[in-house]
Amino acid sequence: MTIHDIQDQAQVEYYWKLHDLGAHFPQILFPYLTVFHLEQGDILCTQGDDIEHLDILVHGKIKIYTTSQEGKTLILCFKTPLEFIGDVEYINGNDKVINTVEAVSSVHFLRIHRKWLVQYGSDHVPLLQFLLQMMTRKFYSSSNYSRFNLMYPVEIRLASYMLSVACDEDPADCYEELRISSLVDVANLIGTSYRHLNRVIQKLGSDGLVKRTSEYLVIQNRAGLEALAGHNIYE
Amino acid sequence: MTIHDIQDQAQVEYYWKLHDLGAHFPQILFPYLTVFHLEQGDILCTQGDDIEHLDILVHGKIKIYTTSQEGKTLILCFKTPLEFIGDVEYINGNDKVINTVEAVSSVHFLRIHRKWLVQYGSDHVPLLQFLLQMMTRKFYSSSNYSRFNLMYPVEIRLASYMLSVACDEDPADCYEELRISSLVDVANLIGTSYRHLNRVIQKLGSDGLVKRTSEYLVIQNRAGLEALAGHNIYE
DNA sequence: GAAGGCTTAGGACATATGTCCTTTATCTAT
DNA sequence: ATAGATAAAGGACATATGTCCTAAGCCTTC
Repeated sequence: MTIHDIQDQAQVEYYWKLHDLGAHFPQILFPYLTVFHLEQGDILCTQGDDIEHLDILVHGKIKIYTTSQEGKTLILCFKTPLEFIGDVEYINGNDKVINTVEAVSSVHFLRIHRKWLVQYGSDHVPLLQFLLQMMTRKFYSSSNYSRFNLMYPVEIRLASYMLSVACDEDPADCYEELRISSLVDVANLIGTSYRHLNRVIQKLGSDGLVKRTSEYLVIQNRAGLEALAGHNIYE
Repeated sequence: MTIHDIQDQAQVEYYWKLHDLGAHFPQILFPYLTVFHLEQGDILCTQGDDIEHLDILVHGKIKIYTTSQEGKTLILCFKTPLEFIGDVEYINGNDKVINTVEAVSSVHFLRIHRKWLVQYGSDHVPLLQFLLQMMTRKFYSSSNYSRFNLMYPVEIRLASYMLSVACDEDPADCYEELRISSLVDVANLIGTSYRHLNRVIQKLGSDGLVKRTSEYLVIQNRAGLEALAGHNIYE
């Protein structure tokens, strides 16, 4: 068990109350929670890593993606609080991470070691119900995502992606495309080639929806993009 | 509550024991279970239907698909026992069926009304744990399915589909393609156009993997198809 | 068994996307 | 600032898939 300082303790409590975790977790687990932060672009865990805790996203936005044998990368989803990371592995009794998780903004997590969950949580009805609800939601969105991806072309997926990474509140976050270091990554993330991404960007550019500067890809016409994306799969 | 006859009672008990349901469900729910059968091609429920029970697939194989606004149909998965139908809706508190469920072979279900689940099951730890495990499995396969569909062409999806509908044991079941009344349906089901399906069938035919007769599409070289499909998404 | 009608297969072309390679822009060290 | 090195953008072509329409097959009904 990690001994954490007063400031951390206060943050744990802040988030515990903010998300009403006391309604779902047994109170006895509270002291075993720690808090940690990631900055935009940081990796929480990588496919294949060993995992032995459950992380709870309590602030910020993350994206989850998978990489194939051939090296292709595919976005699975974006998540905002409240969300669990490692719950699938925990429930399946698997100690390897299935997908890679990366911070899209500055994020905060609460973390708890599996052994405490096993010891104090596996018979706890509210927690089981909560996990079940969260998992059901995950399944439901994964299912929607499948449908969207299989039925719509890259142009629409890109529009959706751009809306996802660009936070409404902070205009600075609109310059997301730089954060992932290069457009090659963006292409992989929405499941297409870099070449094709360029074509689609040109198309969106000539339609006045986005603008490409030397450093950034910027949303020019959010309403237009939203109309194009229709339902936004990535959140 | 349905009063069911002795024969049904015996079947419920048979499946209850076969799948060790007593380990997961509270014993008190046993009398509220009924059994029912569907034949190949029968529809269990259609997207948008009202639902107020949980069905448990205890024998046979089903497929689950969704239909878009534009009328396109998309297979989501095939399922074999043990599997729940209506659990997502039950947990989300939604009374409309999300997807359509159709029997691929002769199938048997156990059925229980939600109200008994709520009354006797919502605090039952083994049942909650079981639902959680099943839901996690669902999420996991849905996730795999997304990946597969986004990364592989129709040819491979078709190979996978044919292997899924053709049951190994009974050669008669290999003539699945007729069951769904026309190839148009098959095309919709794997998320492509009828035209393209024809092309791919021709390709598989000239490769000696399948044979098209006037009435059926028959697997000619199962090993070859399996090699092509690689990992079979549809189950 | 022939005319009309319906269904299914396939041709022709368009569009979406991928691959490879060349050109262009950018960067770094000197 | 300049040469070489590196990365990004775009051209050319190939492949996968969709749309539309025609042709071929097969039912009826008389």
